[in-house]
Amino acid sequence: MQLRRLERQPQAFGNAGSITPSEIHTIEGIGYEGAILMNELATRLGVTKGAVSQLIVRLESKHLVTRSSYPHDSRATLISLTEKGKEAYQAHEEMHIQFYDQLRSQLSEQEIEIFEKCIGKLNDFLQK
Amino acid sequence: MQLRRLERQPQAFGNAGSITPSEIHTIEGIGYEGAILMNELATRLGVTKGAVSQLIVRLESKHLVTRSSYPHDSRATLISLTEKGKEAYQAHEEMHIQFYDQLRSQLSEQEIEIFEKCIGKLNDFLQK
DNA sequence: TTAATAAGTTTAGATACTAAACTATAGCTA
DNA sequence: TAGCTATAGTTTAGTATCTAAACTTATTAA
Repeated sequence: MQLRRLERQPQAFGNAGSITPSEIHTIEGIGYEGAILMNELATRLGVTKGAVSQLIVRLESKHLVTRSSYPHDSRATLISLTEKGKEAYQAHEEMHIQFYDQLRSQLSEQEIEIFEKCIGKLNDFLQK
Repeated sequence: MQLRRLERQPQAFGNAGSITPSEIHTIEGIGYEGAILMNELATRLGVTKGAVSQLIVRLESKHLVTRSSYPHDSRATLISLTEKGKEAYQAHEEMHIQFYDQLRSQLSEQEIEIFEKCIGKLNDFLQK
């Protein structure tokens, strides 16, 4: 329920203005350095290529990502982060790290280890 | 990500036909026995009263809940589950129990205990 | 008896998807 | 090499889930 709630609120990441949860997930999926094909990105995010296409249009209009052509196949499109996109990426990463640090300050090494194992099991179930 | 995906797919619960995630959450929020005011339900689900109002319209049209008047205040409406709604509730509970059993079969008592503690901490953070 | 408040409903708009039709390129095959 | 099929990505129409704000009706308090 808490996650559900969290996953709805737009947030500001860095200088990039208000970014929706799906937008930041997409930025996270593209990755800091690399360029990625639409297709791969869709697979990585677990959504259809149509969904990704729409997101990219929006992120492009916000100047967070750019498209470039893929040398070996002129049908394909490579997506990569702009400087502004990278800022958002890093601000988001920073948030993750802080979050993790906070959690770690309240739990022992061993507890974290078990927690991660349990999350892994949970994930296996959810995949089915 | 897995939760995100799971939280989108409609499912069948009992004889109640296809029920969306939000619908089953609402049913869960109403509770098996009691009757609840719109307002309380909205608070319990962590959404606006407008959202609940819309959900209740849909659930009523599917014959899963009924409205009745609140004796002490004629502005207020009590919501409760119909027989069909209760079936869906129980089928969903059953699913939770099975899920929990499966998880328990793969983890020790102690691991579960720590896991629950960590989830609690996580929840505290998310609330902020 | 107004005036302000509270319970629900309605409406318009945003977000986040999917499925399916579509465009354009690639690559095989006869 | 002409033609068929497969693939990459885009577009469109539709659905689900929500919010904010305007609204209706009933309550309460001055």
